[in-house]
Amino acid sequence: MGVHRTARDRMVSSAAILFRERGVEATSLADVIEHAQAPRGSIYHHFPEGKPQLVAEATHLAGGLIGAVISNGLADAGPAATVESMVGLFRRQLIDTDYAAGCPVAAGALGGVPYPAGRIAAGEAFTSWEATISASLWQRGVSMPRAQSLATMIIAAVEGALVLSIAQRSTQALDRIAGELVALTNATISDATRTTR
Amino acid sequence: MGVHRTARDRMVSSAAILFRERGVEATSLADVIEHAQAPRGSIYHHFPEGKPQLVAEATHLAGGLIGAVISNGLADAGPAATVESMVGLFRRQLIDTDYAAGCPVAAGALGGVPYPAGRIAAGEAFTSWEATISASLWQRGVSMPRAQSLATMIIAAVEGALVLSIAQRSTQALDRIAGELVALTNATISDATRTTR
Amino acid sequence: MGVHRTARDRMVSSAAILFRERGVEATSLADVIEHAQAPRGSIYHHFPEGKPQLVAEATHLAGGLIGAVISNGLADAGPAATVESMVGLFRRQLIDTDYAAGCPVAAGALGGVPYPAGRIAAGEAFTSWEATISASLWQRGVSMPRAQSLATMIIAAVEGALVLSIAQRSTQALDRIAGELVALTNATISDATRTTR
Amino acid sequence: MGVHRTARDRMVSSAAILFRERGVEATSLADVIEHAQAPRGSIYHHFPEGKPQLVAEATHLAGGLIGAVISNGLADAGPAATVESMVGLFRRQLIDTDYAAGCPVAAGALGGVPYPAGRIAAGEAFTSWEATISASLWQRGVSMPRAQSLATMIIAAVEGALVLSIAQRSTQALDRIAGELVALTNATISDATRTTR
DNA sequence: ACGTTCGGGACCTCCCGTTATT
DNA sequence: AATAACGGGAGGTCCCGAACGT
Repeated sequence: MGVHRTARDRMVSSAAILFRERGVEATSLADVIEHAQAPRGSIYHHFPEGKPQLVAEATHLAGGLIGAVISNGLADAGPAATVESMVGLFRRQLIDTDYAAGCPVAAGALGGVPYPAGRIAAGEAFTSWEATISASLWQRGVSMPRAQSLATMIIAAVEGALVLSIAQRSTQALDRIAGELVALTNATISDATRTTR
Repeated sequence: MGVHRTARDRMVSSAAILFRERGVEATSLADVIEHAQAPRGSIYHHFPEGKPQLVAEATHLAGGLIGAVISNGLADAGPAATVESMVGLFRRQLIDTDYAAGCPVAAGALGGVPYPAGRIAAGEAFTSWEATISASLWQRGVSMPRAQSLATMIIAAVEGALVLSIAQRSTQALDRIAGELVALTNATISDATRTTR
Repeated sequence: MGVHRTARDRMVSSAAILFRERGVEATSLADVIEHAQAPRGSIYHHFPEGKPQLVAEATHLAGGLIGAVISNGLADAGPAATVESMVGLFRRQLIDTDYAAGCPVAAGALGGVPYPAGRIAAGEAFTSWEATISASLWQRGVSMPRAQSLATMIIAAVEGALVLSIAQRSTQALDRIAGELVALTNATISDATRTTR
Repeated sequence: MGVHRTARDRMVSSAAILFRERGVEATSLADVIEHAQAPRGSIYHHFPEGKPQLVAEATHLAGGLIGAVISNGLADAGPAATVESMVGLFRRQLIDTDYAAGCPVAAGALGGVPYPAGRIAAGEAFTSWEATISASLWQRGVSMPRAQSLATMIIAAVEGALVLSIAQRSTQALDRIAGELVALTNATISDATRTTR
């Protein structure tokens, strides 16, 4: 971690950054090399399966990083605050990149036929996030089916709002769904608490 | 309309179909030509600005078609049924294409730097859908701010669920958010009605 | 002539203008059409042999126009003044086009294999200019061999200086050879006059 | 040097050869590749800026080679003989290529808007030749202004005569300006010598 | 005489993966 | 572990000429 990361690690990180801004297809290995300040000659030493492997690893890395944000948010401040944490993360990225950066995991999911491993890694990340969030909701008294449904809703709404925000060059969509999700989450939890009692 | 459409129209339709399955970058003009059974030499004649123009027009077309589904659904059966109508549309597309086809408008939004007109067309489509849905909710007694917020939520959740469904090769996400959205929409309307009364 | 020229004539003129600035290969028929404000559909009505015919006619036209400048100059003011007249013509074109416009006849000559008629038209123009100038020199007492040699020298130096001026983005070369040619021409004539007497 | 030159060097040489025969625009990179027997995939590796870079380097190379002929001629046999040396060089090229090959540096100068680096390289070559020739003339007693003017005259006349020779499919123009230039050069030198004494 | 569309091809750019070579 | 070069391919652009209709 930090400054002294290996060239391989820098390439995976750079790939994730570029994928979320341009998409997988529009990002060339040369772009990644340049962004990572990595040597050209050892791409296929580090990634024997080439670009598909890089896509998979970058998607997996991004899935883990965002998953950590979710886990930490849930542990520290509960589901509603976690929604605001996720939205805040993507909100900042949007503004910092002039509405170019979406979700790197979604980018991995949309790479299409040449990159099945990227799609799988994205699916695993989404499933993992869902499981984490639904577990937290369940711990707060929400029934498992409702918890799973709401967890999916949260992730889907955030991912979709990112697309809308990019298209509209505005964080309005992200802000609106944040409000909706927070209200919905709080209502579901308090409703569950009331019912259980 | 129908079989005797012009080559130009067929190209725009084919582009939208291919974009939603592969994304803009992964779809070549040759792919579009072949799918549309259109002549090679007329691309530049019909689309002087090249692929960017085709992306913009395909996105605009798709935005209008889906917008029509929304409008018709709202006029015929109300907001909750419209959500199910949208979800059913994308659900069928997912299954018919073995979980390849996402939303063509989202594809236009994610084309990136080379296709700003596609992004703009996508933004306009999303904004138009939002306006249509929020107007319908408002007519049913929902306050304008709440209506707008819920409309954005509906669109974002559907768009995001499409990404999740593709990644997970399952309609589960789409089905879950459908249930959530229908419940949320009905609750919001009935709540508004009760309040107004 | 003037404003009400036919579309065909405008195309030939536009071709000559564009050829001298960009060369034959770099000028497309679409460029000519646009510059001439001519209709697209009748190119092959007016020029059945296509671009080669247009190149030949444009070169022939330009050869005649410049030939007229030479003839008039010789008739009105003699060989040395004609040199200055030619140089002045090209000098102004260079400055007006920011050192882009060379000699349209040279452009026709350098069109290469696909445009043999252009090369022939250029050769005829150069031969015609040589004949005109050498005749004028001979009338002033210069022997025919010397007159022909000097005439060729004048044309070659002007054509070559145009290339140098374009490359160096400066009229210096053109100005220098003007001085040299005027001195050489005057010396040759006065020498011939002295000798003859 | 010789047979074992690198593929990159062969490409630059081939480009110069083809440019002087067909012009820059009419020479495709495929033509250069084929003529140089060079690998297709390395173009972008060797010339990151693409064809413009190749044009610039080919023009620079040709400018240096011809400049060496001039330098050697001046050192070995004086200005008048150098003129005959230059003319002999181009004369042979004309005949060997059936009046197709002009000056590669002129070709670089006439590449037009897409190849500004070629134009610049051509300008530098011409300027260098002028400086070399004028220095030699000055060493033989010719005043600097006259030396510069005559040097420009020599280069311009040779370049222009090449255009005429190609157009007329005859070395006549080249032969005539050779005679004129030799006489003019010798007269200028002997005149300067007489004056100085 | 002219607008529109077709039909095929060529060009430059650029990319991915491999292969000596060190 | 990294460099430089290779090797083939594809993509978007753009052009010329022809074929329709009017």
